[in-house]
Amino acid sequence: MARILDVARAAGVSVASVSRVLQGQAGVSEETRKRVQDAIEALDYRPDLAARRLRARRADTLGLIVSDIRNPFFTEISRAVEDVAYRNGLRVMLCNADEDPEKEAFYLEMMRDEKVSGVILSPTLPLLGHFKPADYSFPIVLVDRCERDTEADAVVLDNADAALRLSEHLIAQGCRRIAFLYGASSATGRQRHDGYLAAMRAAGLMPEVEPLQPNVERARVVTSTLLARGELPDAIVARSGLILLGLLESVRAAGLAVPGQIRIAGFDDMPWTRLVTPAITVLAQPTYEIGRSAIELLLQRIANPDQAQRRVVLRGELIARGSTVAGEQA
Amino acid sequence: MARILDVARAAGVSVASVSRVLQGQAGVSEETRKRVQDAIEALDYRPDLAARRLRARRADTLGLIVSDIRNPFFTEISRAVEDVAYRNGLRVMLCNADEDPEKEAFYLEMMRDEKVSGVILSPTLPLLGHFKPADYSFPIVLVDRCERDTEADAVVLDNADAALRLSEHLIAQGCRRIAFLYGASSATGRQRHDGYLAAMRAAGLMPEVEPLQPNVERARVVTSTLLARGELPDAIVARSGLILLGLLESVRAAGLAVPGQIRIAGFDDMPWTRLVTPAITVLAQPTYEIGRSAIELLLQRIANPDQAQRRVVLRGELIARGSTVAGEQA
DNA sequence: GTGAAAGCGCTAACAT
DNA sequence: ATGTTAGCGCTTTCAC
Repeated sequence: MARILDVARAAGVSVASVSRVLQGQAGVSEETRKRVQDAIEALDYRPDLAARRLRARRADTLGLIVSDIRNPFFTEISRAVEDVAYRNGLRVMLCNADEDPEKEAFYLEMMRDEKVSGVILSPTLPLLGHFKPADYSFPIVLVDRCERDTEADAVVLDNADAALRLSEHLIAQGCRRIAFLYGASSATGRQRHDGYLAAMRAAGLMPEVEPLQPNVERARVVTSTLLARGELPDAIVARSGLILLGLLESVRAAGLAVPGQIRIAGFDDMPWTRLVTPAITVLAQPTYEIGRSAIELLLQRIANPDQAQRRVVLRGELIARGSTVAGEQA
Repeated sequence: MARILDVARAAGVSVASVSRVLQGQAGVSEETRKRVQDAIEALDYRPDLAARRLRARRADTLGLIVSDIRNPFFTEISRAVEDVAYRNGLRVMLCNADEDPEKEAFYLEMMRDEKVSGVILSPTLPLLGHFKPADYSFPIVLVDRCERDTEADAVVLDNADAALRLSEHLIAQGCRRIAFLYGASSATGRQRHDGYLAAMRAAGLMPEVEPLQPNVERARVVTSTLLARGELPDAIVARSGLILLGLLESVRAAGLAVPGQIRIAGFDDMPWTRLVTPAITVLAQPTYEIGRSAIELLLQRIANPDQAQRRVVLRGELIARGSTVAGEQA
């Protein structure tokens, strides 16, 4: 591989001039610039990123640590982040923590070692519990998960409000016994749980909650157990798209009619929720915008490390469909 | 940040000894090793990756360039790759080329600049057309897309066979007019197209193909046009999960009964294909295994650059469901 | 078993 | 406008 010295020699100038041309700096004659550019072309020269980083002490790279890459919610966020990063000429390292605090810690250390300019993170609950931006050598923006009192930049859905509205919708449809399936292992799950509780209490109804690990398999098992346990609830709400999937699979397996025998609703407007019969009522999240806001927040924070803490709270959209509305057919 | 020199001073040894301990090399007394390790601990020292890479001239990092991160097929592959890489202590840079040759070229250059140890790539058609591993400074393993005569390590489905079996299934169900929706912009699409043609010819039937861009929106548009064009075909086959989604959406919008008025089938056993009514017949790909094979191939190639070219061809599984079988209900 | 020192490729301060 | 050179943090001869 050609080095900067080779280019300098080929162009008959010093390495300093080459470096200046590379950085697009002023103070180089048009003549020299041309010669250097020709030499770069001729030698197919590319700057060594490792050397550049060693010198500059930063990597011009962003980190993105998602909790589950198989969840379309996070892939959509990834795409948004990547779009904006690409347009800004930034690299992004996408990592999948798989809801595992150990993997998460590993990747955060890796980010430090890589000297990334900043990180977007959807933290596991244990980490969020004691999360402090000051513990890290790089700026961090939280996405999807954040406690009210977490002192960090963050982009989140108004989870309590979203769950409240979804629950109220069910109550308005005449449901009394409404079960709520939520991942106790994430802040988001708990906040949605709180919104659900608020709606139930306001209506004078008894909450019925089922905590679980936030993946399809667990959702299936927990739902099956619930359905087998005597009297059916009027409705079941899933606090994420993945859980909703498991929920529906179990309801189907049990041969129950929706919305006749039981009503169903959940979070995340995944494409298939419109295709099943009946279509599923969901609380849609503005996923792409969550990702876009997150990277914009991060870039601002990087440009201005001392700016005040920011939180972007996005509102979800209730999409009522046949799975909760008696008369309606999808 | 503590440097290796700080550690050396704190331990009262030279940087060379610290480096030896870091590499786990022999030739260091137990005494010294202990002192160094304590100093590392005390200073919370972490080696600078940029410096290490500059010296070592390699990054111990793998690249993964997928064509569409929103396609669950690729996220599942990503997860497999990441799993294996994590267990081997390797970093992986995941990039989304978004079916765009320009982005793809950008990321391939980036991989070169990063001096990655190797790359897993699902190439766009233009790139695949003239793809030569020798053009790159790092080993490459192709996934999902590869021509018969491409001279590169690759892991692919037996696409022609898969499409053939899927088509034969439809023919066996009595379908005569079978339309095939395929992405002309990928080798995989064309190979599946070939399998479909073979089945149709063998049965003496007229092929009807609809080339399109491989995304949900285009699939929807193309299907709607097709459905509006006079006489309905007996069946429509989608060559990927994403296209299948768009196809079903359009069939629903047109208010057609499946399998009564039209039959439907596609590739990729996505969770929702089991949940819609009727359930959809699919040709399932072993996604996780595709990813795992790819990284294993890559690691072998890195360990042994001169080994013979390898190709792993995986067989898909036909899962017949209600969308193609008259009597059956999902 | 241990240490001194060269040098990976680059940028930037300083000199001309 | 251009060149010289120190040094970023690390690994690795080579000498002891």
